[in-house]
Amino acid sequence: MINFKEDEYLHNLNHSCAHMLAQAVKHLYPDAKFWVGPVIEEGFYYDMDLGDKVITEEDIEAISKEMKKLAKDGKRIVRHELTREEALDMFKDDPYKIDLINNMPEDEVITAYSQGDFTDLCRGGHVDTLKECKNFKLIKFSGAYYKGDSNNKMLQRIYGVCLPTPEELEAHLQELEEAKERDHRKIGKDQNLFFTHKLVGAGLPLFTPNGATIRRTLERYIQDKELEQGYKHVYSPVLATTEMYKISGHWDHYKEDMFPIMKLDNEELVLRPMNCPHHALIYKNELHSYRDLPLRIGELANVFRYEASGAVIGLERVRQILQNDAHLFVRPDQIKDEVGKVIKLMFEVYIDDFGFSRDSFKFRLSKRSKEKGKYIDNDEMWETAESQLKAIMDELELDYYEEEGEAAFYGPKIDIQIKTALGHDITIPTCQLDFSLPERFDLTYIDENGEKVRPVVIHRAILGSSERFMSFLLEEKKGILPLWLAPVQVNIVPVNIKYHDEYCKKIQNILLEEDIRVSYDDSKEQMNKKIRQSNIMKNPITIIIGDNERDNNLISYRLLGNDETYSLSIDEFIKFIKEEIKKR
RNA sequence: GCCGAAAUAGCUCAAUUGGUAGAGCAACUGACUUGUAAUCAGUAGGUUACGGGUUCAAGUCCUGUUUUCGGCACCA
Repeated sequence: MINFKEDEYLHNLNHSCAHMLAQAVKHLYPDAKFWVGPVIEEGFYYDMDLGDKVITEEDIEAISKEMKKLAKDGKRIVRHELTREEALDMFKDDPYKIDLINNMPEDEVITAYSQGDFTDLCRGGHVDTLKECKNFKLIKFSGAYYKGDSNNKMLQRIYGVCLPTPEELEAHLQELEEAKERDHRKIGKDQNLFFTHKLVGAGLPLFTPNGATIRRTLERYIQDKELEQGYKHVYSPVLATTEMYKISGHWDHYKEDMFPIMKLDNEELVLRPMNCPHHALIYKNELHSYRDLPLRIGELANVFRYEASGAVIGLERVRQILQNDAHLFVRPDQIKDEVGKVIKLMFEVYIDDFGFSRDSFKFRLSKRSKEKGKYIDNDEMWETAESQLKAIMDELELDYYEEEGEAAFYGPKIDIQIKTALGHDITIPTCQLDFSLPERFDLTYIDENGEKVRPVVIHRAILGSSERFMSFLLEEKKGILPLWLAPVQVNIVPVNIKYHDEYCKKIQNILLEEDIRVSYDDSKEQMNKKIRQSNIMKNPITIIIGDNERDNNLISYRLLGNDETYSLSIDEFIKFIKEEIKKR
């Protein structure tokens, strides 16, 4: 997928196209006021205030038409340098631009760009004439809060893309269409993996046997992986008292996003939104020596978050989440080593075992912002923690970017960001440093000198959550799962059910006994149709059984996406498939 | 939560300006028995998301709710 921000020409082209959009809007709605129109990875957008007017599909067509006219006319784009006074005067009717100007640093050279009858305050980066902007498409439109703050007025936002040639535009739009084909919600429906039901509620997907098989395989896999790494798994309740979350600090920060309180006789319970306090109490249940650490407490744990109705989407954002969670209780001198191990495990899982490409995800150092009250107030802690994570990532030579305002309230994080089919940037694995939880729950261990000392907690998730990981997996694999994850690994198709039914059943039973996930298509359809169906359902292996196989005790099979047919004895086939499953 | 859009058979979609809800696939029944991506015929399937209203008449217009979709905001 093209990143419009990375290429200088594409950037300028899209930026100019954004101006052209604003110009067209100004022609059609003379009272329009403009906020900003930046280039983004997906193209460009422009935020504007049209008073009470709300953009419709028809408006988009009209604006598009006007833009075509402007592009055909092809005015030159001219740069002007302005003094602050000139700028304030030029945009005196546009409060949003005045706001921008007033917020510019004293020494900034203020510039504006004109094309025909339209001038926009702008830092620059443009093509020469509007003629170059003719291959554009307005993609979507919606409301967007002024300055990204939900307390502010909602402006109208229009998104678009612009490419140098009609062919490139066509190809890009085609690519966007294809992305919809690998949307995990579509794959989930096509392959019957999960669904939601109104009677259950929003954000609460149900997993059908096929989807559940994938999920179970993932969950077993990650637990086994963690056991190899010395994790200890626990079970803890999905309920806890509000008291516990008041102690942990989550109550202050997140009570609005928790399901409401259940009042009992003398307790107030809530569904847990995270597992940290439960695990802290498990740690606290016994005394620890410095020799016991690190202690890695893991759990496949359901947590419940009252996600905003507009945020809920497929398996990507749900209200009951099965986290692949663990809390590592470590000595301060073990932080580096343990975080390193988490990163290593993450690579092992994502690259080696799942075969995702290295550029399907990005490392992000998530730091706090200056926003007051959002983060625990302890500058020294933050500085130590952020610099430690940074040092670790540098030492591991990870390619990462830093972002303010993405930390947890209790500490900074290393987040692994992926892009969904629809272009959402979401976190899957995460590794977080926490000096606060041990403090709040008064966690200690006994050091070499017999003194009580505070451990540090590392929160980490490798798969993130089963739901979100599955959405990533399905999209990244385009619905074609590797053998070890496929819900049906082998599907048996008889040439003629009348003559081959018995042998097919025999094969089915043999494979079942070998713990291979096998299905047998004994419907009354024709062979060709069954093969087609098997391919549509993305079964990795389709076995075809006819006279030849039955009479010679053979298995003939086809691999998904490959027309060739191979024949093996039953034993050879079992050996082959078991090896393939083991390979991951 | 906010701005917008949508909801018709299990799935994908039709249904002129308001005038008897249809098709393909899937399901079921029967026939056919085929060697590598859709055999033929038939049957059944709907309180048009749910509630209220306008109208002689509502899938279609108005309204409330729910869910879904596209963004925004949020994301421990």
